[in-house]
Amino acid sequence: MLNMEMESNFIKSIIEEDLASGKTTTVITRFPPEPNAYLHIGHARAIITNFELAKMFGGSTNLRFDDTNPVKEDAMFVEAIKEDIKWLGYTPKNIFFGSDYFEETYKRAILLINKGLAYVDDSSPEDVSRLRGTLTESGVESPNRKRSIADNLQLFQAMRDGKYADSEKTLRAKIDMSSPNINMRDPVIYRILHITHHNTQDKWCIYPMYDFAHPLQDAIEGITHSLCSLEYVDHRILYDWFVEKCEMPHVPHQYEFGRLNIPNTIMSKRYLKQLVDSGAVRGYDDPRMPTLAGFRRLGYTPSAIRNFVLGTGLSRINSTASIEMLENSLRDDLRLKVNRVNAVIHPLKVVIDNYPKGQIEWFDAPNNSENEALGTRKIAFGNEVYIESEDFTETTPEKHWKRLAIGLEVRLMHTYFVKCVSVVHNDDGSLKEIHCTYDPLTKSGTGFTERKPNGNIHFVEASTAIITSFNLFEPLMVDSDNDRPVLDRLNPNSLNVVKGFVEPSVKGVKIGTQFQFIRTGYFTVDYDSLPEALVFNRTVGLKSSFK
RNA sequence: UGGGCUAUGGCCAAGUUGGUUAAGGCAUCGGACUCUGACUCCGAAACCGCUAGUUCGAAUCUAGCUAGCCCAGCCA
Repeated sequence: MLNMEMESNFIKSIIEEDLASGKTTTVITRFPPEPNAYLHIGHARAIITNFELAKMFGGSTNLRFDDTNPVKEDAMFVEAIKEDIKWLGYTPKNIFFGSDYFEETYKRAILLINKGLAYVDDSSPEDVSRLRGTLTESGVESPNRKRSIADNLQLFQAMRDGKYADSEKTLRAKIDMSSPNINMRDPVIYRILHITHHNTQDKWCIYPMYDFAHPLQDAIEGITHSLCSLEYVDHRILYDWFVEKCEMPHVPHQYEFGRLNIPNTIMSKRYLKQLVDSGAVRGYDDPRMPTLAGFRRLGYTPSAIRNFVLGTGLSRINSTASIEMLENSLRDDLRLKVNRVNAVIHPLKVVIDNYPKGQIEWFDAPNNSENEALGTRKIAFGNEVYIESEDFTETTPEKHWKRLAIGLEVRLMHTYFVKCVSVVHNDDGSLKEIHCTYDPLTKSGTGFTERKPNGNIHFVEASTAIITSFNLFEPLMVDSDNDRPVLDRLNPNSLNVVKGFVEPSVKGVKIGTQFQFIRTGYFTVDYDSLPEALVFNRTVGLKSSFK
């Protein structure tokens, strides 16, 4: 599963045809995030698709920060994005910025003016909007549309020279105000923004719009297949128009695919920011966040995410893949890789009456019963142990109950059979502890087969156990009703911190280390964990057919 | 009569020069196995949006229809 490959999909087919027909000889893709937010699981599809496709055909992929709007962008996001991509396991051939091409873009705009295909417009934003028309009515041409080339040249230079205030003028492409495709109704291609850019500082006060800049950037970099999401389908004709009219020597082509969503998961930058700013979560890397940083902290691995994305395929449909698919991908990835140890999340004390008080017996246990290479470790057994409280029931169990109850006998994994003989309650009636007897003949490894236990449960010996915190998560949001404010949809139980025990073998684990806690799930050591105060995040539970 | 995109089991998704029983994964339900009710292994489900055509034969071709999504930022 580690080397899952990209399945057949329409873009792969297009590339194969392009290569076969000689339309292109190489495959160069790019991932072009705007540095204004953290990357989330939805971006993973774009990243993985671009890199995998190029790699598959011996090509390369650039990381290009699409930073043409300085009001929203910040250098701190540049670093976070680089880190996420690196974490996913991809290395861009080049790292570029849209702002690297401002000079070139400017020259192409002048070329457009010289060809009579762009003009400086004095219309206010309101006028531009009003004259654009509606979905069913065509637009009206701006009075400035017939300005002379000389005037346009002079005015555009003045715009660049800072002679005008924001919004006083724009440069527009002269295309077709009556086009049914609103993107073609003389789109603004340059606007004035007197604001410091994270890269170019105050060198520029005019900035190209996405529709103009993007195709040029792709052409400059020699991108062969420019992949984007479905909402840009209507922009493709504009994309092609700019590449042609700007006389770009290389002609890139745009292809669109659907976004990948997960039910009940917020992917909007704005909402993600709200969650962080409101303090609903601890930050962009909160384990409950759908950001790559959040998934990383939760304990997701790059290959789990990669296999999930590849497993969902690719199509021209905005799809919503179930969270189970992602979870399965993680379990699948970790199954043979990590140690399986004992941890008790909700402890119930068990006293073994016929075992010598204070005596500790050590047993060898495999670190991973399906992967011998991971070796063995010692686990302790003694007079007092903890078991999961849900592994014991006071009420008469049904026939399929495979755990402990009064009168029933189970195996404490890797040690002895233990039989419950009595229970002790607290004053308030709650369960305090249970008493059992063990049978020395049933010692693990002796080949005892006289009788079968009523199940095998995990446990931790009390005197050697390490007390630890477990972060148990539930979905951050309670529903997907996008009409309700995000903060009203928060799940009050999204984080549940409980204290329990882990076996002594995990002593000294480093942050990020992953385990399967037998019968409870996959856990990862949280960033907040300290040697003397371990904190584990439950990355994902184990599947269970127990009803 | 604005334009564009899409429609395959609960969720993804192969399959489109028309041709035996429409891949696969996730989920679900049975069963086997098990010193994790895990894993593994068996077994189970499709009016291919609808309707009507073309054809010996259609998820694949034609026509009409329906539903969903996107577009009127000097955002990307």
